Amino acid sequence: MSTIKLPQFVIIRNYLEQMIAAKRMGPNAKLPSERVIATELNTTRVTLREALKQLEAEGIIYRQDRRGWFVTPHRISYDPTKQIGFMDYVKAQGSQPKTKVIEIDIIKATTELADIFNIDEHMQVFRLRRIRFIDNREVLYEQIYLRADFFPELEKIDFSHSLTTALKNKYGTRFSKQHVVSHLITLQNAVAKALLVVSGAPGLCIKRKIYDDQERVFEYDEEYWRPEACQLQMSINL
Amino acid sequence: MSTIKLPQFVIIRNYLEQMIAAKRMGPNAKLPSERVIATELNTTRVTLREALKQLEAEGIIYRQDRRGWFVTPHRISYDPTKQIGFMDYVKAQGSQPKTKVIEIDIIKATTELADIFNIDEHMQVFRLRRIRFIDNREVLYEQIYLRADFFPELEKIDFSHSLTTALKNKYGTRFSKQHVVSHLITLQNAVAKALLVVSGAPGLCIKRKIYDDQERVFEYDEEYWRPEACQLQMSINL
DNA sequence: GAGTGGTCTAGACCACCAT
DNA sequence: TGGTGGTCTAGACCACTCC
Repeated sequence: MSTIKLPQFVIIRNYLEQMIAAKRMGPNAKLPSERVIATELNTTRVTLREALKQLEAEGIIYRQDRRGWFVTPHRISYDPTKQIGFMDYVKAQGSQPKTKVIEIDIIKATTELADIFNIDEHMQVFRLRRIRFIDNREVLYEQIYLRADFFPELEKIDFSHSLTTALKNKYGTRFSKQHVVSHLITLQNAVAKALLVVSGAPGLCIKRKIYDDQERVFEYDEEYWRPEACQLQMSINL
Repeated sequence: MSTIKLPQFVIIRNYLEQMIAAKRMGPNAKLPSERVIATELNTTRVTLREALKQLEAEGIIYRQDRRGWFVTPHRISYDPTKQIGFMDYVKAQGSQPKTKVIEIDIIKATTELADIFNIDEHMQVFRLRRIRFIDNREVLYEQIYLRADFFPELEKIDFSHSLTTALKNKYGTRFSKQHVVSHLITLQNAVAKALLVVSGAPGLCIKRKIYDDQERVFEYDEEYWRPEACQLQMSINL
């Protein structure tokens, strides 16, 4: 009984949403090709894509670059206040986590890193890049920096498992505090490629500085999430 | 020296970014009309809008529905772990906060609200809706629910100021814990209209449950942010 | 009332994915 | 190699803002 005239792409959006429900398309099910849907709904691809992008922004469907559109599975809750690693909290929420190490190397601190770690620019920093999967879907690209002078022979660790546990057990590192920043960005280049999204797609960036008991930053992380894959959640004592 | 062929809208995006910098367009400066830019850059409006949406997704520019495109001011940092109100943290970051009360009423608890407050469905809940401004720009729409039975004569409070302070002083409420969830959504209908965005534009949703010292939820907030206006930030003791 | 942004059409070409 | 998604053109109409 609404008297407001809806734009066509909104009507199509609503139709697609119902279609997904009606056909009982499960998590990660692939939608028909754009041309097929557009013909079926008697519209053009441009308009259809407007509707698809709408559903994407809402996190109802997601895209894989040049592969098509898929139904989004439930979001994983991520609690930055907890000392629990990716592998554990994904499992705890009934999904299968997986980690793929992309690159391990030691670099000279950039100006930015030197500033973060409060070290000189020529000093060495350990860098780890990996992709994290949930139920075999790439959802998170992370870049971890560690002060190389704090962790000798770090490269011998198995980085496809929990880094936190490894640091505590092998080096006796004491985690005292972390500083977290989170905001919206766009996923670009290597990150976009790793997550199978179009370069420029929206993403969630979470940056963390972790301090030891002497107030020194020993670890700095940059996490890039597919935005529909997670939500932040935390409990705070006031 | 890049051999990768960039899509035209990315080239235009880059050009616009430089233009904004070169013309020294300050915060909230308005870009020329789409037709003017499109003609100038010898492209079509569709392609130009692709570039504009890209810059929008990156938070470099923002949009006001049917008014045009503007340069985004710096982001406000928002720390959900701190008991500091909007008015204070905005001021502390060198900007001018403002609050506009949209609606104050008492409603019967919906199923969802009854569940959150752990009360019966017929019970009354106080509802407050307001828009928050930063430097005279509407950036946040919030919906606050309070248990009506906890706060008699609540309607006499001045809601354009800090609610937290009012609750503590007038009712002696003890804040013990809060539970925060944050994820990406799209802004719709009344919320979109209030924030001057197109219905369906991306937004950040932050939901908070606040507990008293008897583990009862007495306040529940839903905050809808223009995504380019803020970033989450917090320090956590491990 | 002029000009704006929001929406839409009916095509097209290309690079890439799946087969 | 055929079909797909990503990009792009050159128009158009409408509702709304701004003057």
